[in-house]
Amino acid sequence: MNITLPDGSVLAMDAGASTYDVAGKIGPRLAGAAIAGKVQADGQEIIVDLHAPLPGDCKLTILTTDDTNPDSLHVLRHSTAHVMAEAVCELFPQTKLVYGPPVEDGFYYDLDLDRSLTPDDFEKIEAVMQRIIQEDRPFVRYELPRSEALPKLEKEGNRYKLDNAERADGDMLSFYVTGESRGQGFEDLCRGPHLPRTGRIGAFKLRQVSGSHYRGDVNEKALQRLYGTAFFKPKALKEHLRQLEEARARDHRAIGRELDLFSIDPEVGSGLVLWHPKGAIVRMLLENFLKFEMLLRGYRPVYSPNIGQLNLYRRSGHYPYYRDSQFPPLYETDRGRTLLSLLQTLERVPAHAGPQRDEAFARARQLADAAVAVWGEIPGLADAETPETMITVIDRELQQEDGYLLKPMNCPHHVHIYKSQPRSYRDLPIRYFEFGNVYRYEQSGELSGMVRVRGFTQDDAHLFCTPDQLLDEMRSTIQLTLTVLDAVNLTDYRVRVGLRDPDSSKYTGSPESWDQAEEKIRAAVGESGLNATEERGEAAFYGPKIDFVVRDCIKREWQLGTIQVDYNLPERFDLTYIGRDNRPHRPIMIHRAPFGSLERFVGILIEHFAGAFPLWLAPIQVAVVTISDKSEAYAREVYDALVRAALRVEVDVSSDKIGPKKHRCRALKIPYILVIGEQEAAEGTVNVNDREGRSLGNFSLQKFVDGCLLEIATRGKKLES
RNA sequence: GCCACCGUAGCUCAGUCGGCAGAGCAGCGGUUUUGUAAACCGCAGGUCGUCGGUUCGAAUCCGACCGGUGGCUCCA
Repeated sequence: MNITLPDGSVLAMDAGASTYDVAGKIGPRLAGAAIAGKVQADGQEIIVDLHAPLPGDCKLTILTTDDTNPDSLHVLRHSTAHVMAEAVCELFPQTKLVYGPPVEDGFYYDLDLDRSLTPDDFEKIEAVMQRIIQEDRPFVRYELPRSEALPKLEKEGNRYKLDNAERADGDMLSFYVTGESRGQGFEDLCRGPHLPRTGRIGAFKLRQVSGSHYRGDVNEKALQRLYGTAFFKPKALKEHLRQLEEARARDHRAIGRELDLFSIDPEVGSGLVLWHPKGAIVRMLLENFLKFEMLLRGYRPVYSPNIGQLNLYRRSGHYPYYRDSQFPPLYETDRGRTLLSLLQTLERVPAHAGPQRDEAFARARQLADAAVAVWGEIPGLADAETPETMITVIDRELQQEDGYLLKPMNCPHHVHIYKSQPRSYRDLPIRYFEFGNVYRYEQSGELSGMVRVRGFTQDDAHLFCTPDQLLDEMRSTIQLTLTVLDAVNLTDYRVRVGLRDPDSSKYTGSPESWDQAEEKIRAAVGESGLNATEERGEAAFYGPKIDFVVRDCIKREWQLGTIQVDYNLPERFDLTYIGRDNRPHRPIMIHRAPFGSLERFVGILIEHFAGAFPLWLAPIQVAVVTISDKSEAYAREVYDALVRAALRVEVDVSSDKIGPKKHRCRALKIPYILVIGEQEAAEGTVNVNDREGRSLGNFSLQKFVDGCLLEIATRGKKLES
């Protein structure tokens, strides 16, 4: 058979030769470093065990102990997961293994184990893992036909593995033994591939344990998910741990406190951000920047209230669709409020049968009886025998009640501004923008600093246009988003096109309008030359979207801006414009938010810059610090001059030495620190230092100010000496 | 919402077996008048998240709740 290597050369091998054989033919060093093969044949790409016979003519990439190759790491980590599983089973024999895949930067294994693992157990597990690695046991694959494998698993009494096996493809199921042969050592149902031997695991570390559920189903048994990571070379592991440390040091929650940017106070409410002056100025500057860019592009500002009629959101679909993740409605009547309490009481009734469920349901019934006694019969309530059917009844009843909802989205309000008068095709496109505050009741476990909150401000806008204008509007929206990302130096991004999942019923609107919208999105993305991937099932419920996923300077991904095409809300709200033909037509809406949310965006920027904002965004741009109070008068002169130049300045004339003063300024990430002593006063200069600790020398005051103004105006051009 | 872990001064953290609540930084008052990564002395700062229980005695043990962190699920 002919094996084509990545450089295009072709090796003739005997049938049945393995990746190892190919590597050996190329050179002994390669054979020594090889761990698996990546095979391309018949248009498919699979990774195979090092010693597995190759399928015939194919393209082969030999995977080696290369810490920069994701495929190599994938195999390594998968195997390390097996070693960890074996160690856990050895220490805790009652463990049932569930599922242990490699993930982005490590691996995990889901375990069904009654005793909860703690970080104290990690050392013990790691010690056993280390021993298994030192034993340098082979990973040996064997296969059984389903008819043999299933009874074998059944006998082992592990329902998860049995379930995995039943759902696996193919007639043959594979197992891996960590040992010489079947029956001699730990084994696990596994698709593979694996390292040739445990000794190839160079460095690993258990990182954390957390909860999970079998197949992500919260009704399934709670499992423990034990996370770890592995590398071929200890140095790579060390580097990885250093990066995690770096990420921790950049945590916006810590920096936000240190730099006094924002706080989140439980007395105010979980997930509700208090912007302190220094955080607020960053946000304001970003808002002003975007406002300017939008006004230039024909957007018009609008403002709308923070709440709206429940019926508005019933009509838009937001309320029924996202009811669970909204703050409860403010019903206007006592009846509505009581029924809401009843509904919430019912929702807290445990799903599993038992005395707790019975008791909770009995309490709910009492409340229901009281409601009926006061407000009269509720159709269907008397027949409802389970909490679930009662919820349906009350839910239906509540749909008749009027009330208000904290707005979860701005679009319905903007839609009504559009509807406030008849529109002509000549008016279009209409572009409304608003930094709108929206509220969503995120699950408590989801809240995280500024990046996942319950109240936030969207840099929202809605564009209403004709079908002819759609593509142009999308193009310019994409350009605006790129302008925004460029301005804050988030230039490493990918674009995700979220399409509907045709098998799901969660979407609103006709398949035809979806097809149209998806086609337009594809066209706009295609034209703009963006490097985009399409993902099924990632659309919003009313339309497909383009998401900008940025990578920050330590390679973490964040979803920021979004652009959504919407044929559905115009339909639901019966939006029209009068066309050239003097007949009504349906406009198309674009929802877009380049920042996404100001909270999240600023949170991410804090981490991206590690608190060291570029000059144009820095809460304090310049610090003036004196050597001694002999120079205080000149320092104040300098301060006044900088303030007159509209720079954000602080002055420190305290009696500390210059060392600690500078230290404090640097801790606050102030871009420029001006040291003022008798020499500077005599010369009329300032001694410029940056927050990295570099001294940039002495500048005339005017030259320094000009430099700053230029750097601000260009959003980043550095001061030249 | 679920699972695990955590909650001591404004911040970072110590507090052994259940036996008087601790340090550094920040703050305040003084001394020092200083030339580039933390001068010196002093003072003040606490219902140990909250509530309940066990105990002669609880920061410490137990329970509930609140909050946080990590993950699961979710993310218009």
